Amino acid sequence: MSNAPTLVWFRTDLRLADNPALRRAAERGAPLVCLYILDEGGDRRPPGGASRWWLHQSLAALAQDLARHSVTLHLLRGDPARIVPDLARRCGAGLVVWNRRYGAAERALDGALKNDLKAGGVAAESFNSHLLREPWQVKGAATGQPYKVFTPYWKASLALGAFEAPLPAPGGLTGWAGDVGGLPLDALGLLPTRPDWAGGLRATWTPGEAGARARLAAFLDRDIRGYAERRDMPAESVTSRLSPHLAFGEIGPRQIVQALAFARSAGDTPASERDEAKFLSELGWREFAYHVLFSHPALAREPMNPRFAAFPWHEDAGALAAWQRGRTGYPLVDAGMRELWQTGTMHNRVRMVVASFLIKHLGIDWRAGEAWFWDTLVDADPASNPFSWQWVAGCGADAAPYYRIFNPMLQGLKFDSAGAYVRRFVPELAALPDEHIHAPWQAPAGVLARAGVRLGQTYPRPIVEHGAARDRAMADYWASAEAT
DNA sequence: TTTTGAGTTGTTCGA
DNA sequence: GTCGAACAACTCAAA
Repeated sequence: MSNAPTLVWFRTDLRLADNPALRRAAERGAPLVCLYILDEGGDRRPPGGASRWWLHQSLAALAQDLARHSVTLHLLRGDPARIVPDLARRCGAGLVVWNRRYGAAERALDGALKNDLKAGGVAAESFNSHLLREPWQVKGAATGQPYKVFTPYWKASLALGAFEAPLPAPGGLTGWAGDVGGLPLDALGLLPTRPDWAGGLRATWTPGEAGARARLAAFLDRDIRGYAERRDMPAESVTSRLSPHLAFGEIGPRQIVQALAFARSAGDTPASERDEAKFLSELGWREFAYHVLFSHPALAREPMNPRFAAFPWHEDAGALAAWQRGRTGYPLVDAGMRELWQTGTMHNRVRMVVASFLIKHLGIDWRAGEAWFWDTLVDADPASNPFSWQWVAGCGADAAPYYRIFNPMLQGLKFDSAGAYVRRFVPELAALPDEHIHAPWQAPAGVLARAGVRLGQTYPRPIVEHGAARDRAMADYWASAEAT
């Protein structure tokens, strides 16, 4: 067997366990050249600010984990289409391995690269680390076409049988001794400097494979209790908070499914069967987003429904800025946007509310919101993010037959009835009584005064009136229908 | 091809 | 205040 080194190219799979590419490299036996490339070339979407912060931490963790095996993680920056073949040649690689990505530009690059390498006499192999099923594995029984509705998709995926078991972390790794000319982590410039806005992120998250494992354990041991009932309540901490770990591949969905099954068979999880099925179906939504991305490569740019191609969006920089900063005057919306800014995440229910507000109440193009989330979310995901924005906008894979407009006050009443979430992130309203916490402009003057709230000064008045905004959204919707 | 049943997440109105 | 039906009523997937 050849002792020519194996080049392991890490991308969104920053872990040792359940990593098929790394496993393949380990089994081959030759020394490893492990690398990560900060891709700043071509038409691939660069990571947003919050993702860059996370990436820095995650690379540091991966480098440390590899170092325990005496393997170096080499860091490079530039265009992988040039760097990978170049490096393969310089170190005389006998094999290049990676785990698949599913965005159009990434697929194009990986495909071209594979051809390049093979043309140069270097074998290249790719694997699935990221998904329970490859996007093309699930097809309509009658049509053979990709699905556009979640429920039949998920039923079909489950009907294909048990998901594959995760792979254990490989042992017996050896690093290649030659010089690659990598950069120190700090040289990638991933951390914010002036100002350092990452304090809230540091306080909220533990990036890295070990952090992901700990989060999963805490979720299954404790937080998952009552998941089916309480996952919609933003003040509760029942959600898994695994999404950034999944986005960077610090943990894989197969590991999560297996851990869930183990916890069930050992009887040491507080989850009911309903809780488990509900959580599993959330993983299913992630899968579905990738399934849809694969069949709609322009998901982040073009509405799936052509009816929306010429939608009369409103340009309103002031309203967009108010939304981004959490200054719309609608407490639940503002709480969500501030949670996002402070912590790099936002509760799922609130994501729907703030997205609906931007699109429907302010009439602003969903792509502006998608871009803001891409920049500020630590779990910004090339499939889930555009998929979900299209879902809320009504131009994506949603089976609802009507144009859905969330009422931010009603959503607050239903899912944050005691106002605990609003009070946490909009402290200037904290002293308001529950019955006014979601609509301070409707509170009597005396109540506002006693709570120390001066509308227009300590907290904004609503930037749009709900009823009028709703009417305008409906009018725009019907106008777009006539235009097509 | 045509038909039929069904679809994560809502809101509003009127009894 | 609560409940059920109507609402801007469509599109997908399977038979």
